[in-house]
Amino acid sequence: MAAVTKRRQAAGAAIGRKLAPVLVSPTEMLELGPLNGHLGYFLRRLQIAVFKDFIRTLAPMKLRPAQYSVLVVVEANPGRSQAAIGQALNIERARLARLLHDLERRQWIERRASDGRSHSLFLTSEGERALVRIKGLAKRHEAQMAAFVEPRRRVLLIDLLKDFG
Amino acid sequence: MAAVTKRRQAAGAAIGRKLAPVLVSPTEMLELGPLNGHLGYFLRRLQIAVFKDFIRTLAPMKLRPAQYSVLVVVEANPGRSQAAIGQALNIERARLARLLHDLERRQWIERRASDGRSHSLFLTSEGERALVRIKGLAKRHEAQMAAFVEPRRRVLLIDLLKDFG
DNA sequence: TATTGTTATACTCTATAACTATA
DNA sequence: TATAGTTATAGAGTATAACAATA
Repeated sequence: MAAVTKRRQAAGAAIGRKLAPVLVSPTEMLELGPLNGHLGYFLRRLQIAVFKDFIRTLAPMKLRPAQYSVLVVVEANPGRSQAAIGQALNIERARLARLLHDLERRQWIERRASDGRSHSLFLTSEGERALVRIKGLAKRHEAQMAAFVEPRRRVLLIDLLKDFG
Repeated sequence: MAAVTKRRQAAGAAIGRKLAPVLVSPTEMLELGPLNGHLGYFLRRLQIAVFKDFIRTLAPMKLRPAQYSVLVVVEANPGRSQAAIGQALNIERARLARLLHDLERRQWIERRASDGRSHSLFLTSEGERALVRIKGLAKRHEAQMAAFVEPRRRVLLIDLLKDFG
């Protein structure tokens, strides 16, 4: 991403200052047309880039964003049901069931019968240990993102995004 | 989404002003823990909400965001190759091939052999006609998003997002 | 040899429906 | 009847690899 930004700045500068074309992208930039007015287009591109960095940084623990979100929300809300976790994270119960199966297989999460039909979710002690390392990597990822956006802008951006729900 | 925002504001107001709990969500809000510090988490939620609105609004034309982006970029850059379009939109050539197959089947896009190995892409006249209606719907979608975010904030947001590349 | 487009495979995520067992 | 969890299926999107035709 940084490379792209640099390239654009270089290309922009080249127009005014007649820099050598070395810094300009070799493949001509296409017109995006109406896409330039679409919030969703830029949102999507940035989201993909941020998730890619997350996945790359968390690769040592082989953890995807959705799995990470479930782990930290279970830690912050021990004993809640799958339905509650799913609702908080907008994860379909069908998908959450499979996702939890995987986390249970890795012995990071424990399901205790609470209701006969509902399960209470807890981290195992092994899960707690893993999560320490996981949160360290996640923090590194977030630092990479912060270094990338200017800090104040990042806070502003998170603030704007939170408003949407 | 609007409902969520309202609920939050109501919940926030209730703390200070002791409003009736009627406006507070019936299901207790879970802690998000470290998720609150993650740009990617909020980006993802907003992106999903925006795409959902896009898909719903464009449903009369049965057009997904990726298909829309290809149509408008082909219109803005007639005669370019699949490789060029794919690169501009970050769409894998394998995926773009299937996506174009579908648009060709609907007679909206035409591939003319240019090089022997590469194709030049153009809208058909039927594609042009369809795109008029499609852009109308897309504009409606964008207006819905704009009504939803406060206009200045939306411009600021798009501006921030563009910086990422 | 490298590039363009194509087909095929696998995995993630989303969206349903159908099913069980409980409340 | 409604809810909680499960399984299965289908589609979009992403990531590869392998391949043919061409430069």
